[in-house]
Order: sequence, then C-alpha cells, then structure tokens
Amino acid sequence: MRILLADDHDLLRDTLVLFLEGAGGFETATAASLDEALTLVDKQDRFDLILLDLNMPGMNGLKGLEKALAYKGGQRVALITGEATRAIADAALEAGAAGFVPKTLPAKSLVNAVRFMAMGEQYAPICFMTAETAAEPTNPLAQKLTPRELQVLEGLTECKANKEIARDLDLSEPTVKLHVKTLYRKIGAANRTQAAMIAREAGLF
Amino acid sequence: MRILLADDHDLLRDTLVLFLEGAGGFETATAASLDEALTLVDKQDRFDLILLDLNMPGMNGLKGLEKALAYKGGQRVALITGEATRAIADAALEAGAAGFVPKTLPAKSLVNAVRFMAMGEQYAPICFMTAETAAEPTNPLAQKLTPRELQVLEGLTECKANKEIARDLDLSEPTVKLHVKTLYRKIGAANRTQAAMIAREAGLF
DNA sequence: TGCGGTTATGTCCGTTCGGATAGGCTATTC
DNA sequence: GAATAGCCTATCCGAACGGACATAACCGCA
Repeated sequence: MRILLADDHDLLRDTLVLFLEGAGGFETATAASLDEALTLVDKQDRFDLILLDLNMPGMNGLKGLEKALAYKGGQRVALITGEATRAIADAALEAGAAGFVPKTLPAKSLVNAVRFMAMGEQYAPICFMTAETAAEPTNPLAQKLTPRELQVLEGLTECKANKEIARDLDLSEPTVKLHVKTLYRKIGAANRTQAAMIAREAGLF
Repeated sequence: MRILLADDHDLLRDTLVLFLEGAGGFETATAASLDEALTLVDKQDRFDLILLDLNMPGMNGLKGLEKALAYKGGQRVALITGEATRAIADAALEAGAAGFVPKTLPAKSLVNAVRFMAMGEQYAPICFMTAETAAEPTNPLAQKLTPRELQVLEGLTECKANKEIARDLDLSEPTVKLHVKTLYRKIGAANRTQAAMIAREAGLF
C-alpha cells in the first residue's frame, strides 16, 4: 500500500513513517510541502493515498487540497490537520477528499483510517463529526449560560460594543447590558475583554 | 532518562513515544493537557525533562509554560510547537525554559535535543535562531510597536484596565491611554478587546 | 395556583474608555 | 545645532461600560 505523507513537521513525518512501516503493509514516501508532494506524484507510481497537512507551505487553506485532488487525472487525497474544525472537515469532504484526519487521533486509529481510506472509502472520526452535529452542550462553559447570554457572549468575542450587539440581536441596549453583567458573573470575568478571552480559551465560537 | 511529553495531538504523542523508546535510554510518560501533565508530576518521580506543546488545553500562551516551570519547586520544561516564531522562542527561553523545539525538527535531531536538555543544557535550533535574527527581527506585528507600546499591549491581553497597567508599569494613566490609542492605530484595532485578540492571534504573549 | 428561571425593558449613577490636543523631556541622527 | 523619534504628563469631553435596582411578561413544573 503506497502512502504519500506530506507535512512540514519533520518530527511527525519521521515518527509517523516509522510507525506506519512498523505496522506493516505500508510503503511510504514523504514531502515537506505541496509542491514537493506533487513532484513525487509526477515521478513515482500512483499512490494509494496522499495525506496532506492543512498547514503546510503551498496549501493556502483548501486550495491546496483541491489542487492535489485534481492533479494528474485525480488522486486520492486525505487531509490531516492539527486544528480540527468541523467546518474544515465538512468542506474537505465536500471537496472530494478521501478523508479528514485530526492529529488528535491515536496513532493506532490512524493506521486503520489510512487502510480504510486507501481501500477507497471516505473517512472522518465519528466522535468528532457527531460531537458538533446535534448539539454542542458539552462545553462546560456554554452549559452554564442561557441561549441569549451565549449570543451576547459571541458578540463580545467579536469585539462588538453593547449597542452593536443590541442591533444585531434586535434587542435594546439595557437588555444586552443585563446579559453581559450576568454573563460576567457566571464565567468569572471582570470585563468584556476577559469574557472574550475566556470564551476563546474554551474553544467557543 | 525520564521524559514527560504533553501534547494534545495523540498522533504525535503515540509515534514520538515509540520513537524515543526505540532510540533507547528513555522512559516516557504522556499527557494531553497541562493539567494532566502537572497531575503526573504530582504523582510520579521527578522527570528529567517535560516537553510542553504550546497549543494545548490549559496553556494560554506562555502562561502555561511559566506555571509548569514554577510547579513544585521548579521543573525542567521545554516548549514544543508547530508554529515556530522567533518571538515565542525568545520569550520561552527568557522565561527559563529548558529549550524550544519546533515540530519542523527532524526526529533524530529531537532525540539529541531532548538528551541535551535533560542534561541541564538550554537548547534551541541554531538555524532557526540565526535565520530570523537579521531578516525578520520579531513578529511582524511587534515590529511596528515601540517597547512601551508592547508592554501596554501585553497589559491589554491580560484584560487589565488602563489604571492597572499604569500602576504595573509605574506610569500615569494618561500616558497609558496615549500608548493604547497609538497602538490601536498601528495594529488596526477599534477597542481593547480587539487589540487583545489581535495580539493573541499573532502569537504574542 | 404559586414558584422559579429566562427574557426583556427601563432608570440612575459612577467609572472607564477613546479621541483630540498640547507641552516637555530625552536620546539619536543628520 | 536642528530635526527626529520615542517617551511621559496633562486636560477636556463625549461615549461606552459596569453595577444596582425595579418591573413585567412568559413558560415549565410542582
């Protein structure tokens, strides 16, 4: 099974190659950039699967993925990335990627996923895909807030003034201020900047 | 040689552990967050070196590094990160980190670096440290700001009020306000929340 | 039927913020 | 010596913020 692993992190590339080859049944090639990867595709036999890091020289966003997918009459390409966003996963699969692999995946699962994808299937971690589909109440922070307060908090993370938030949510400014105040108490913020930071830190919005 | 590896990317953790243990002479423990790592420090014997991922739950910027460094009477802690910024490296070493390891480092070099750091030395990749010394002085953002403005911006990211910043920097409040204002213009922020976000986004502090 | 939680609106008040403007003070550079 | 850049202080003002009440409608639940 021929795998091309393209990631600019040598550390991951080196160790992952060893791991894959140790698992058996894999023949690997590596590249540190998109261009390098495509050059290998030119020179060598067809790969069963190409793993592309989302944050790598040459890929600007999903542009690189699409370029690789269409290269030389079509390739089987999966995305591998450190920051696992639902939006990215959806967009990648939508674009025709063979799969979406977050780096938070255990190494053993990755091997299985790679085998799976190389067979022609489409892969994405289920826990990850379902987590945000139905509901995202799992966030310890979001849990404590009412829907309205969450909306207001979202406005805060966007650096908006109370007045703006009021306009966007079709509320009066005093109401927004009330939500802001109670929201501070709930999440332990002293001001809007801190509230925004806390929300960001919690992975909200 | 006892190493604690803390990274929320299971993929890297799993493969790197195998690699290190394969290299010989290493005994490894792993954690997926800062809290988890510190708990291990509580429970187990002293580690010769702790490797912390910069982007991991619990680390907000370099705060987590400092927390780990000071934990339980002091630890040997090195930073490992995907986005290698000169500013981060400098700040980490300044804070007393045992080293700075970009994930773009080859796996073999990492093993040597870890050995080196566990011996009590301070490590940073030379090519990386020299490359950006002359060329890109620091962060494109930090570049535009004067030292004072940077200090004030740091205060903003810590959600401080002007008065607090003034006290901490031993300045008068009007002066802080001036720096805040000019700083806004330079980085294109409309208010302190946005300024804090931009600074965070740029990997500052 | 009453209770509590959520949402909404309002007022009052003191503080803080953001902007404008203006002056003085060091260094360094030309 | 003049010019420049960076730093510090100051005052004024309008707007925004943060907190404390008070009021009231709505809904689910006991």
